[in-house]
Amino acid sequence: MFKLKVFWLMAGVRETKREALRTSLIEAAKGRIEMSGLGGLRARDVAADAGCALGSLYTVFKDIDELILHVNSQTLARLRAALDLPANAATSPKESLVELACEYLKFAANHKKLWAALFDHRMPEGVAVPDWHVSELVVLFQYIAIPLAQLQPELGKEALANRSRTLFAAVHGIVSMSMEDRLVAVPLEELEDQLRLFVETFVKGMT
Amino acid sequence: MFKLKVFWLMAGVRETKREALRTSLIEAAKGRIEMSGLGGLRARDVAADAGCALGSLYTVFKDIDELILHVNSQTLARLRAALDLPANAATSPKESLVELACEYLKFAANHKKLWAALFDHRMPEGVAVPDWHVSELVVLFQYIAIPLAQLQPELGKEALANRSRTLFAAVHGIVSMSMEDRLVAVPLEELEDQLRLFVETFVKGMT
DNA sequence: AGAAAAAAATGAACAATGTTCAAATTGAAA
DNA sequence: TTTCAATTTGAACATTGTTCATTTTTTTCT
Repeated sequence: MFKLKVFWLMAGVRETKREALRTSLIEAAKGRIEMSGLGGLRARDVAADAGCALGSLYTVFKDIDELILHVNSQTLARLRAALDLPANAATSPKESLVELACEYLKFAANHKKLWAALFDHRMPEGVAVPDWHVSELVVLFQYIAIPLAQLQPELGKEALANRSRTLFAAVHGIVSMSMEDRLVAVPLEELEDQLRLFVETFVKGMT
Repeated sequence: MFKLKVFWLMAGVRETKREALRTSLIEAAKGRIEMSGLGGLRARDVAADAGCALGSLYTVFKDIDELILHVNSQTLARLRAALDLPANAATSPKESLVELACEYLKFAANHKKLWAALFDHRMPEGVAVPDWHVSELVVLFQYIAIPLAQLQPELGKEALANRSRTLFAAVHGIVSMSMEDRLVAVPLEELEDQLRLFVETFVKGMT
C-alpha cells in the first residue's frame, strides 16, 4: 500500500510538471496577446514568460496555432460565462436577445485583444480548425436559438438554426466594426444604444 | 541613332518603367492572393511573378503592407462597381437594400480570397490604415444611406450615418460568416435567401 | 556623340521568427 | 546507488521581410 502510493506519487511528477508547463504556456500566450495582440505573439516570448526553453513549447503543443487555439478556447469559455447571466435573467425573449447582444458587446470591449484573437486567427492554408474548437464556437448560436424559438415557435429545427446563426453573425458584425476605432469613433454607451436599437428593430420585424 | 535617343528622352522612360513595374507588382500580388490567400503572399513570389528583383519591390512600395493596400484598393473599386447596378436599378428603398446585400454576398462568393484579404489584412501594431484607404471603405456606407434615408426621412445626418454603418456591419457579418465553410455548410442560393429574409425583416421592423 | 552625373535595379546579406533535433538533464525503476 | 527512459534544452535550420553597397540604366552636359 505504502509502496504503491509512493509509486503513484512519483510517477505523477512528470504528468504534474507537464500540466503545469501547459498551463504556464497558455497563460503566457494569453498575457502576450492581451498586451500586444495576436500579431505580437512570439514563440520565444511565450517560452521566456513561461520559464521554459523555446523547444519545450513544441513538446506540449504541435505548433503556435495549437497554443493560440487553447488561449481562444479559454476566452470562449469566459465569453460563454458572461452570456449566461443575460440568458438566464430574461424577462422576455426580446429582452433576452437585446441583453445577449449588449453583453457580447461589453465582453468584446473589455477584452479587446483576446476577443479579436478569437476571430482574427487563421489556420495555415489548407488546415482545418479542429472539431473540438469549432463546436465551442457553434455553442454560441444556442444562446440566441432559445429566445428565438420562443418568438417564432413555428420554426423547424433547421430554420431555427439558420436564423440563430444569421442573427449571431449580424450582431457579431456590428460589434466587430464597433471595435475598429478607425471606422467608428463613438463612445461605448452610444454603441450599446445602436446595438439595442438594431436588435429591437429586427425582433419587431420578425413578428 | 540620334533620333532614337531623342525619342526615348521625350518618352520619359524612367517614369514609364516605374509605372509599369508598379502595375506588374500589384497584378502579381493580386494573382498570388487569388491563388493562395493573403497568408500565402510572399515578397519573393510577387517579385518573381512581376519579373523584377526582390529589392525592386521596395523601391516602389514601402513594405508589403502598402502593396496589399493597393491590391485591396482595386478590389474595393470592383466591389463598388458591382454595387452600382443594384443601387441604381432600384424599384423601392427596401428592394434596393435587399439587392445591395445580395450583390455584396455574390461579390464575396465570386472573389473569396480577394474579398477576404480586404478584411483579414492588419497593419502592424500601432500603425494606422492610411486615410485614403479608410475613406475608400467608408464610401460603402453611402450605398446603404441613400435607400435608408428614403425609408426614414426624419433621421438626422448623424443618425443616418450611424444606422447605415450598423446595417452594413450586420450584412457584412452575415456574409462574412457565410464564407466560413466550416461554420456554414449551405449552398449559395440558400444563403441568399437567408440574407434577403434578414434585410426584409429588418426593414419591416424599421417602419 | 561621348563623358559624367543621377537615378534605379539588383541580389547578397541581415534580422526576426517558427520549428527541429542531437545532446544534456531529470525522473522512474531496481 | 545505478541504470534506463523520458523530457528538456538551446543551438542550428528554414523561411521570410527588409536593407544596402554595387552594378546597370537613364539623363544631363558639353
